Amino acid sequence: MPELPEVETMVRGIRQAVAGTRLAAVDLCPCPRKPITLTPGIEELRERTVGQTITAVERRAKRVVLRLESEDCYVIEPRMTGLMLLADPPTIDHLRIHWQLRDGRKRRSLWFWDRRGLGTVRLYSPTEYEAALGLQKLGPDALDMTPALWKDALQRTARPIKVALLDQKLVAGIGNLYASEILHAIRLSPETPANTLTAGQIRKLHRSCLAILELAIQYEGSTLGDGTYRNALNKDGSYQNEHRVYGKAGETCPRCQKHSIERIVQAQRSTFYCPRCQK
DNA sequence: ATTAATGTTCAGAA
DNA sequence: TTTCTGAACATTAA
Repeated sequence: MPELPEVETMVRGIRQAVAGTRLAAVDLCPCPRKPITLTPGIEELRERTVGQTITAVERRAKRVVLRLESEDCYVIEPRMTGLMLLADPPTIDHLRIHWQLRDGRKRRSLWFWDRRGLGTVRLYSPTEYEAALGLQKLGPDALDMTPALWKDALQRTARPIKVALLDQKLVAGIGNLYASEILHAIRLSPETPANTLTAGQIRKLHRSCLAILELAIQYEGSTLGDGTYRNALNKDGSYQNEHRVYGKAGETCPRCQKHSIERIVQAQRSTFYCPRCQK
């Protein structure tokens, strides 16, 4: 479940090896399953990108962007189980795309691996990219938020704060796991209508969101029990060891040591919280 | 052996 | 306009 910290870890993990190299080939992996979403098709993808130098590796919300000298860019969206890898896939079967890179005489491989196959790989021209971004209407990146931006975003909906945090049009990058962790950290009920937060609560949200996401990046993301998420070298992240509530239904709240963590469903997604601490 | 649950995004409906 | 629902998919736990 790559969220902002996991995607940022992917980008940092491949940047050094990938930026400045030339794309020597791009291939679909021999995969028995229905192929992932790839636009345009592999032929056009080759024509437009093989021979190009990759000028930059960036994160946009929960997507990885590879910029090319032609100003076309690959936008890779891992969704549920996608990974960008430099080596050693968790399984051979779920490799999807192979980019062969050339750096002088050195050769490297970059892979997109995706167990469930919900991820997408797209190539955009600058105009197509702008159009796609306009369509998505992404909110500001979670790491770029300020108390004023939070106020603007949260004023726009009466939905529960937990649901609002997942709305990428309000703020981009937060997913199901970090939303629960952030709300527990500021002792705020996930059911609180977003547009009723006080200035003090907004300031806490702002500070905690930054602190948690930045710490999770330092820990290279969260690798859950299913072991799906890995960094670019196929190593586990370690922020899962710092989780206070996510996936911990029935366990004692680490803050109050009294009430147990509860799991509720909001907008068809699990929310974990402590009813005693979070009001 | 079915069935539910997992989390992200988008299309389409309410 | 805003909010909600289902589908895309693979794998595992119940």
